[in-house]
Order: sequence, then structure tokens, then C-alpha cells
Amino acid sequence: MSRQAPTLEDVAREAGVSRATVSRVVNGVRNVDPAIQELVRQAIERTGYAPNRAARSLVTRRAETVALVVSGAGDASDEAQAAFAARVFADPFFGRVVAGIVGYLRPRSVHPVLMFAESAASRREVVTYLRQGRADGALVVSSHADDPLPALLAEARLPAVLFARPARAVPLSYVDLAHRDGGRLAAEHLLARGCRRPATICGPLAVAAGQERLAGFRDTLARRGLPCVPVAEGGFTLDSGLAAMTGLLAEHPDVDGVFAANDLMARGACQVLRDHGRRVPQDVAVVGFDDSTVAVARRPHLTTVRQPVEDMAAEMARLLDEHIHGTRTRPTSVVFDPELVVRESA
Amino acid sequence: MSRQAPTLEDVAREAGVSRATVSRVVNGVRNVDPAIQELVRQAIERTGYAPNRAARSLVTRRAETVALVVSGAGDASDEAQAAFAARVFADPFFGRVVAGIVGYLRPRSVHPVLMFAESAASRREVVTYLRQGRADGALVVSSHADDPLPALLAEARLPAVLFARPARAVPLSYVDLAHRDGGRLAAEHLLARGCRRPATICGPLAVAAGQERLAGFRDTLARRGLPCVPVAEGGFTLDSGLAAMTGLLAEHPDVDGVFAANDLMARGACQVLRDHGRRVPQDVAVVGFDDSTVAVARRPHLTTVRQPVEDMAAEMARLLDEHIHGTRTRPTSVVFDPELVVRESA
DNA sequence: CCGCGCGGACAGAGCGCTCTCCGGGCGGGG
DNA sequence: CCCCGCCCGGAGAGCGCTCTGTCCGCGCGG
Repeated sequence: MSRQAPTLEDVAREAGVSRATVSRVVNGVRNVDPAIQELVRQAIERTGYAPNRAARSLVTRRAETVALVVSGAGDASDEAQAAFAARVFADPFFGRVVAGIVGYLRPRSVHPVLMFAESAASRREVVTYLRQGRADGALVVSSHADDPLPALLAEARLPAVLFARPARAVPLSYVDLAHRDGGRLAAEHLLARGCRRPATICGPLAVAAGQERLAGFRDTLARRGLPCVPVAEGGFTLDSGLAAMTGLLAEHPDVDGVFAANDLMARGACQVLRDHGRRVPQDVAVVGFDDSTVAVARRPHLTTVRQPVEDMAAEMARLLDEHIHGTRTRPTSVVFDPELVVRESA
Repeated sequence: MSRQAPTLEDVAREAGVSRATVSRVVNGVRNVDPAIQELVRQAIERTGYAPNRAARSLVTRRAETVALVVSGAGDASDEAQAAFAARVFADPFFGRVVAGIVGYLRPRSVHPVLMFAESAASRREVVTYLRQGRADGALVVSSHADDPLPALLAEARLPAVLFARPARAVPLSYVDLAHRDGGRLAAEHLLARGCRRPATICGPLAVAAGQERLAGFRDTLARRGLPCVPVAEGGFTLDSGLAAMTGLLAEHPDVDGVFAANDLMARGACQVLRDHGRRVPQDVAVVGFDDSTVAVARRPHLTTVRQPVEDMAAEMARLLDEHIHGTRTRPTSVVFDPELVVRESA
């Protein structure tokens, strides 16, 4: 067997037509006589032809590929980057992002290139990658508010869409959630259930989402006559939820409702509560955030504020698509509304 | 600003040399007079030149990209594929695989393209992707023993390396773990601790790893005078571990040792055990498998059989590299040894 | 009956890069 | 002193594809 892949030329010869004609039927462009079309199709079948992407990209100036960048704000070594990758993947949230993106991209036959940018060098590499035309644009998920990558991308005038509004304004489109409304939803639900001594395990305050959820929760309670809510800061991990709830319970044993800023921490809270002999939701109601898989992984199923991550991620991909194809030129923001999902825990 | 990216030609003109010379300094090939080298370097700086990958790939016939394929054996719709993606990412195991692969690839400036192949169409797409030269080879992680993808890849003579030995022999390199030895390690440890009534929560028997771990465990026990070990089959998920342990306890309340075929199920076992008033490890010793992040996520920290997933994944990438560059032509297998990590649970 | 219009195929010019082959200049050995 | 060989830069031929401009032939209207 010839190790040399068949080219357009080969197919053309086989079919007895010109290169251009084969190209047209491959790309479904313009009118080609159905008989000839069939002829070409058979020749393609016989030769096992697969168009060379490099050659096509060279002339179309399009890679039909997007970069999926997970970035932080740090400056880690290569080794630490691998650890960063592992950490990112440990979060169920990221899986949903990928699922949403893949859900949009797959039907269009584009596959994301996975990149981690947790150092100055790797951030530069992302920019170079795009400038070399290896990907047409970037989908950026920052794990940190002051990630420098978005600014770098904007400066190089490279198409990119962010997950969450960047801390510093950057002329790039992004997709976000009305976190504040989510906090409000949780507060209202707890109040409606009759909770009088609610507390919250908030997310890291260095993250905008953490701040906003807390603010929404606190504001709503304040407006309803509860100005002082016990707050324990967590880190969006199960451990931190465990620790936060333990602390909360020690200082406020009479707490009767808890809003955790994500489901993982809510799960932790439930465990600690149960270990301390509190029934959920009878003694203490618990509301989570995200509606991730962990919400229903165990009993009690969590009442939670749903964040439509998959839809948001798909929207990112859609926006990027528009930017790449020039259908959209100005940066846009799309903000999704959270939704309360009532289950067992509250 | 010109939207047109600068080309080699532009840099050459700017530096007053020929295209070939610029190419040589860019690629660090052959001796170029240091003075001219510097001249060129400055011209590159001034023009902001970034070599066009498509053009380079066209002539080098290399994409400098590898596909990271997560494949199943099913035939799912696009929508179900997204769910598949989400499920895959939920598993901490996969995060470690990615970390290992990225750890090897990053220093070489190659980034993986993420692909999910859970339907005949998407499997064909993977093959086409490679045949089009968009990626030089594939790293395949199958979630199912009789995944048809490896055979497809082998048939098309495309460079590929698998994680775990395929059910049907396929002329492809793979990386695997001596699962049987892992089972043996667990059995020996339990025995050494003085367990007389051990049981096991095995993995899905449709998966070779599940079978092997069970066989190793069972054989060792049989050889030491314990021919009948209670077995409950799980599915490598927390839930299944919960259910399996519950069943095991109902039928064999006097069990004093449990080997779970992965850490997630071991975690579930610990919970059920505790809920039933059994202390771990005093009343029942628990040994997990993998040494994933969940092993030490909570107390008691799991005694477990370590599977060096990151190293294995890195080795996959290394093997693929060799296959791509022709340094290695025949399929090889690299089997890693498991290692017992003694912590609190046994 | 001739010409014009149009559908449909073809020829050829690149896209930006790599790499082989050449040629010129310089240094050392005979 | 001359010649040979070596070192280094340049010229040019593609890599496989797309796409514009062109041409051919056929049908129809004047």
C-alpha cells in the first residue's frame, strides 16, 4: 500500500474530471452535473480520499478549530500546571462546561484544543497558538478574577469569549449568570420555609461569583428584617464546606437554614449537620448552588439554585462562532437567570 | 493596522535576507552567521511575525497535534454524547489521565484535541480527523472493553496508543496496570491485619480491570485457605459502592475486611459501614484502589492500591511520540506495577 | 440562420512554508 | 600560487487545496 495519501489530483484523474470539479463536489459548492457528481463520489470512495486540512486551511485561512483555555492568574511551573489540570478536572463544574461546549461544537464537526494557562509562558503560548492560525478563536474559563489572559487576547485582537465577566473591563464577549438573583432566590426560599436563623457558607470572596451570591443572599435577608447573617467563607470544595459548617454550628447551634454557595459545600454541610444530630430539612434546611451532579448523587437530594452551565457554555461557543465568522463584531454579554430547584433538603 | 499577518517574505525583506535564511533561524537549522541571526531576530520582533502553521504542516506533513479520544462502545446521539462527556469528566480518574498527558505534551508545546467517540459516526470522525492530517496520532481512553475504535485506528494504520489492553487483540501499543497484582496486594494486606472474613466490592465484570482485580484478590485468598469470598459487583461509582456495601453487610454482618475495586466505592463502603455502627478500621478494614484524590479527601484516609495514572498517561504520550516519529514501529505494551499505600482505613 | 446567454467544466494562480540544490567566497594544503 | 573543499546564503520547486477567470457547448430568440 502506498503510504502517500491520495490527493484531489488523484481523485480527479480517477474520475476523469478536473481538480476544481472534485473540489466543488467535496465542498458541495455550485451546480455540478449529478452524473459527474456521482462519478466523483465513486472515485473518492475508491481512492479513500480525505482532504488535507493543512492545504485547505492555508487557503481558507481558517483552522476550523477552537481553543478551550482553562486559565488561572498564577505563574506556575510545567509540573504545577499538570497539577492545575488535575484540580480543574476534579471540579464537576468544568465537566459541565466541556459538555456544553462539545454539545455545540460536535454537530459542527469542530473539536476543541485543550489548553491550560497558569503561567506567563503558557499565556503567551495561547496567544501564539491563535496567531499561528492553529485555532480560530478561544473559549476562556478563568479560575481567577484577575486573569491576565483576556486582556492579552483582546490586545492581539483575537476572537475570544469568556465565561464570567472579567474583573477589569476587557473588550471581549462573555457569558455570565445573575449570581445576585441566585442568592436572592435562596434567601426567599429559606424565608418562605419559615427559617428565622439562616446562615451561609459563601464562596471565596476573591471570586466575583462568590461575592455576588453572598450579596444577593444578604441583601434579601436584610430587607426582610434580618441584617446580621452568620457567614463562613468556603473555597467551593467539599472539605471547605465541612469545615465551614462545623464552625457555623459551633458558633450558632440554633441555625435553622443554610445557603451554601455551591452544591459541593452544601453536601459537606449536610454531612456535618447529620453528624451533629440535625435532620435536614426538618431541623436545618440546606440550599445549594449550581444544580450539579452532586446535588442528586446522594440523599437528601439538594434544593439548589440552578446554574445552566451547559447552556451557558454552548452560548459561549455560539458567540465565538459569530465573532470568528464576522457575524458579530462588537463584544456582547449574555447573562443567564438562575432558577430555584426545590428538592428534599429545603 | 494591516489585518494581514506578516509572512516569512515580509520578514526577509525587512531583514534584507532571503526567505530561506529566515526560515533557518526560525527553526534553528544549520549554521547561520550570528550577525545575520540577530538581524533576522530583530526583523521578526518588529514585524510581529508568527509562522503560519497550515503552511508549515502542508510541507512537513505534520500537525504537531495529537487527539485525546475518550471512547465508549455505544452508539449515542449528539445529545447523549454531551452527557457522556459530562460523565467522563465527573470521574477523577480522567482528570489524572489528562494531567499526565498534558504533563508530557506541554513542555513539547503540543496540545491535545479533545474528542468523544460514543457513536459509530463519531468514531468515523476520529479516523477522518487523523487521516486529514489534523492530528498526528491518537491517545485513546476507552470506557468499555469492546470499544471498536482501536481496531478502526489500527486498520487505517494510524498512530495510536491505548490506555489498557483492548479486549480483542489489536496491533496497537498500550499502557496498562498489573491489576491482578493489585488485588493480591489488597488481599495480603487484609490478611496481614488479621482479617478472617474479608469481602470485596468488585468493579464491573464487563471491564477487564474489574475482573483482574477481583481475580487477584480471590486467588490470593483461596491460596491462603479462604476459598469463598463474598462479592458484590459495583460500577466504579460512589452510589454503587453504597449499594454494594449495604448488600454485603445484610448478608454477611460479620465481615471484617473489604476490598473495593476503586476509591470511590471504598468511600461509599466507609459511609455505609459507619452508618451501621462499624468503626473503620477497628471493626472493618477497608482497602480501596487507585489512590485518587478522594482517597484523602475525607477521614478516614483510605489505605489503597495506588495506580500511577499520571505516569501511565505520560507514558502513553511518550509512546505515541515515538510511533509518530518512527522511532518505534512495532506495537508495545508497558505494564505498570501497583503499589500498596497504607493509610488509616486498613 | 446566426448570435447571445448561460450552465458547467477547466486551467492556473497563488496561500506561506520547507528544503534541496547551487553558487560564491574564503581558507588551507600541496 | 593555485586548487579543492567547505561553509553559508539564495533561488526555486513544490506541498494540496481553493477560487477566479475563462472557455466551450447548447438552447433559444430575433
